[in-house]
Amino acid sequence: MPIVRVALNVPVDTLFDYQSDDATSHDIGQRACVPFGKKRVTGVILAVCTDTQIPIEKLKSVHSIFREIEPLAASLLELFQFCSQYYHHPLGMVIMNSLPALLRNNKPVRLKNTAPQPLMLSDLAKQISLDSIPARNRVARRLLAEFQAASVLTMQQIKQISPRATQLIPEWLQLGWISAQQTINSASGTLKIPVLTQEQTHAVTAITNEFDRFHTSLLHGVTGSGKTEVYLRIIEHALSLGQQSLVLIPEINLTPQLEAVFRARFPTVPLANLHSGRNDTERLTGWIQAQRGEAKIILGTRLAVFTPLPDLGLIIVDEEHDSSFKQQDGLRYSARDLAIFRARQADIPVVLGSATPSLESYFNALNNRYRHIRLTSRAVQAATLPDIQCIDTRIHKTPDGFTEPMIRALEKCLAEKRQSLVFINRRGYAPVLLCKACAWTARCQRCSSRLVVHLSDKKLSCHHCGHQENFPRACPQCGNQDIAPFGHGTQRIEETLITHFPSARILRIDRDSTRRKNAWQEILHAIHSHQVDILVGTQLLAKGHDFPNLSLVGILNADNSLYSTDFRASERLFAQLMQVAGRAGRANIPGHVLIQTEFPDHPLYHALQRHDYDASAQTLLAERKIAGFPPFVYQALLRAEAHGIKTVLEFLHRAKNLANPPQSIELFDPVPAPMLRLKGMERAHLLIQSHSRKPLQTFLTDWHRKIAALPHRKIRWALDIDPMDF
DNA sequence: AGCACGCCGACT
DNA sequence: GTCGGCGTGCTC
Repeated sequence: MPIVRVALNVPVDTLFDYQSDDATSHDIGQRACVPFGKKRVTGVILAVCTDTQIPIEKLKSVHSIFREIEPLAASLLELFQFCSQYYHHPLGMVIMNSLPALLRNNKPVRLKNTAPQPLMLSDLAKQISLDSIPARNRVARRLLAEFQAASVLTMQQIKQISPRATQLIPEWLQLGWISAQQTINSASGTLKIPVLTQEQTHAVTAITNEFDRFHTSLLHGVTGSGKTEVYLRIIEHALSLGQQSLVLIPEINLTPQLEAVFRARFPTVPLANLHSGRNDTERLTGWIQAQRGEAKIILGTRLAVFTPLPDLGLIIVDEEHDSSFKQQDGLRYSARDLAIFRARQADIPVVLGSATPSLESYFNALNNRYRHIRLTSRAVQAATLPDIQCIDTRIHKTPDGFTEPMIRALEKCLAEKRQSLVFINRRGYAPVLLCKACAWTARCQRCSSRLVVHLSDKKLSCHHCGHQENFPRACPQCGNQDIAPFGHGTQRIEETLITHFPSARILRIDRDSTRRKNAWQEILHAIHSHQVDILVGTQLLAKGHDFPNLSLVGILNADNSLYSTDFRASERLFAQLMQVAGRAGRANIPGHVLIQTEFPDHPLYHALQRHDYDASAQTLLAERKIAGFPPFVYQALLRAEAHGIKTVLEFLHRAKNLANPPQSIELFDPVPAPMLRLKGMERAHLLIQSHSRKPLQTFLTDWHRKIAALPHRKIRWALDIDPMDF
């Protein structure tokens, strides 16, 4: 009787063997429902064999093997294997957490026969008069009208016209009115396809010339240089070869925008959108369309890197510097790095796109490990890079968060009827609630953080754990009534702007104002239809959005990250400021950027003023080299947390003593995390560094096993490979 | 992760 | 004498 080896979603890095009467090697990669302890669970078959290490009497039998979808391909299983080993996470958990929820439960999937392809109206049906359809057949009339207007509709769009419209589809297909035939570039004449700049042309050919082998390109293009157009052209190339393109994007509300761009350009090409905000059925449908090779463009956030893609021809990682590509709990993987692994595995090109590449990628490009493809000029001819100036806050006072020159500039912009943007990376009303008598500040019970004042809902709120409480009537420490908000957040800045410019239309954009469903869409619509004069917002505004009428960007207190303990803080600050600055002057309006700072002579601001990413990156790289930080070393972090810091540090010391690292590996002493308490837990970590990846990996595998054998009562711990924050 | 087993304190 | 606390260990 065959034995199957199954990966289950349990936190032990073991496979479990079961007897099966009918399993064959074709079932490798298939899901199996098996008895496990008292329960029944579903896992994935990784091997079918005839022998086992387990005493035969302990073996249970497989309950059922689900064969209604194709098994996971060997190459995908290899990706999971690598991921499990590299990130030191149990294989079964890696696999099961990557699958859509509906493939994780003990039920077979019900396959709906949804046509994944958008449907195209035939030339014949374009001529049909609406009047030829009986007036009482309203659904059919509307559907035809919509088809004649758009010429291509997706099933989703059809469903939106009327749920009953879908029933007409088989009949119309039969009649030849519509077809599921796909052409690559049916951009029906109505869409204006831009002419490529010389740089864009070079970028496209550099990637498409060697499309049949692995290479990593860093597409390094200033904001507005037309990276998206390059993506479209290389995707078009993949489509012409019948291949799938995987496009990974950060976890922001950018998906609908990009999806719209792709759909407009390739209206008949089946596209699967796998971003996080989708329900289980949508996720599963997209996943299956990808697995069957039906979906040709797969757009998604980091989890989409695990999608089965039989005809993968191209991977794009957009905004590759974005930290949301690194998962911060559980399996701490970097989707960007796994994307490169997948591209190597499939022997295809991978493109990392950014205006402000991560230092790691930039370094690899400098060393010719990646191709460095630059787009240095803006694609819209008239658009020039904005003029950036600093306002010295040691000279100009900021009584309400604004300096005099900043207010003047906003005034001028308002008078010229142009949009401006005020950037302050701090949401809420004020970051601190302070007692003026004894200097008490409101602090979170569960975190080492201050509570942020949210005046709108009259609450103090912790931005780390979400805890909320009411304002105290008086200082809990000294009883003084004189407690007041201190410092500025987006809400307070909005309030100040309203008093300065009572007639201006002001819109605040932060996580609080965009939480509501559809809020983003409404906001973007308001901005584009010029219903807003001044935008106030956090980094949400910095990312990727096009604000064509924007001419002034004001940046308030960016200084806090300049001298941070986190060695990546200045890299992030520079990227962020460069991104926000890039929002200004995107169309034919010249842009200005004003930065309020106490350190106008800081090299970071100087580089920013010259739009000189390279200068900034070179400086940062030089600093990293001297300090011995990435990308000059590889790091891992042993993280641990428990209720008391003493327990955690004791545990980490014991872990350290277990290790006997080779010369090439450096183990530091355990230290408390910069943010000691988080969500009621006290945290500490231990840093491991090496100049070479291989021995580090070997050491960590062995060490991980030893730590796991340690008694770790009440301690949660994990290895974080290539950690991004400390 | 769940879930059982098991060994010690406070209750009918 | 038993109910229940959560520390330890196993699940093919």
